[in-house]
Amino acid sequence: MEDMEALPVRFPSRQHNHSSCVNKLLGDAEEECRRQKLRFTEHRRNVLEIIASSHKPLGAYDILEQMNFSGRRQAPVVAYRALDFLINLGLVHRLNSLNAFVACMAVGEDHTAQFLICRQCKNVGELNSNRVSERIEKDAVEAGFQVDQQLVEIIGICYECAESG
Amino acid sequence: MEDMEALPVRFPSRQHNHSSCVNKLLGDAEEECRRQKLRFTEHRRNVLEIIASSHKPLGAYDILEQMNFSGRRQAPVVAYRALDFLINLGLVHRLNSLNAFVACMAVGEDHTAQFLICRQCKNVGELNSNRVSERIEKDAVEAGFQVDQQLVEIIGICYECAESG
DNA sequence: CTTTTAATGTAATATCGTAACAGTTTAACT
DNA sequence: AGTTAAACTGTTACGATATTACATTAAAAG
Repeated sequence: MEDMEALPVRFPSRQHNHSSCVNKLLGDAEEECRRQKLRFTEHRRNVLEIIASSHKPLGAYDILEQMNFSGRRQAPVVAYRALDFLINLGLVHRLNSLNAFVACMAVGEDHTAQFLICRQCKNVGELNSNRVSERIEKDAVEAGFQVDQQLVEIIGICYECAESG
Repeated sequence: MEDMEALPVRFPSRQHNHSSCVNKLLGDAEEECRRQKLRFTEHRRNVLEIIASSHKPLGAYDILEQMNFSGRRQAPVVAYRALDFLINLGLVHRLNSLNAFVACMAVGEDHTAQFLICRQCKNVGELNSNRVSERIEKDAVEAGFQVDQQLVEIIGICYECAESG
């Protein structure tokens, strides 16, 4: 019997409110760092803010350009270090097909994620389908493979772009 | 009702015969190029041979090092051009999480592919599960997304590595 | 208050990939 | 065959992405 519950999906609509996204994510980050006794430093906050302010994936060097920590241009490694931290915390995802980064849209939900990448508007959504992740897990195991990590990136056209031609 | 046919999967066993892989793939390439009236040039043959001789993913510059076309070291663009050609023909796949390339193991079968990447032995297998690709397609569509392309990379431990500890 | 762990600053460099353009080969068509 | 158009090659230069190494500073733990 098929699972009929609603499929969790987040795709940013054109007129959604960015600043509430950013605030939610920063709050989640602070809380998560307190819980795990990790330091939410200026660089990390700065990078998270930058990423959360865009639903379009940003490259590391795009982020770097926007980092205004001390008025000076930072070295690449500064951005990469913050990104590593945020990715380990599950606050940011890396899109391998784009060498780019997006904020997580389902923080703290113990989610699996598949990314929906619109090749027209460049927005990225997050499909959190356990059916997909379980199907992959089952078939890999059946094939004799023990799964540690799944990377699923789906390229196509989002609903709003399809509608507007 | 669940689909019970055998799940197509190719994972290179430790003692399999590479040279027959290579010959099969070169033959497929020649045939495919004849059919589509495309040119199977020296560079393209050379790159395909190099990739097919390894089940470990190779970076573009690894391939470049092995290209001995005229005794001289080739420019990167030469490798990338051949790779683009082979990828478009479906003879080679790109692994986005590794920036690397592997030979296709299911040429001419009109297959979907999910890649099984062993993080111990670094071999890469190909899972051709229509159940996975259909599940992704269905759930994406249900989420209002029109799918053009799927990238699925599964990182873990292969059967042989799991057995040998 | 000292030890040790984590984070930062900085420079250099490694790795991956593409643009641009001139020259050559191949295929297609008189 | 000779001409044209398309595809492929050679070459240089450059752009984009990411990491190593090491000295310094800040924070937490004892």
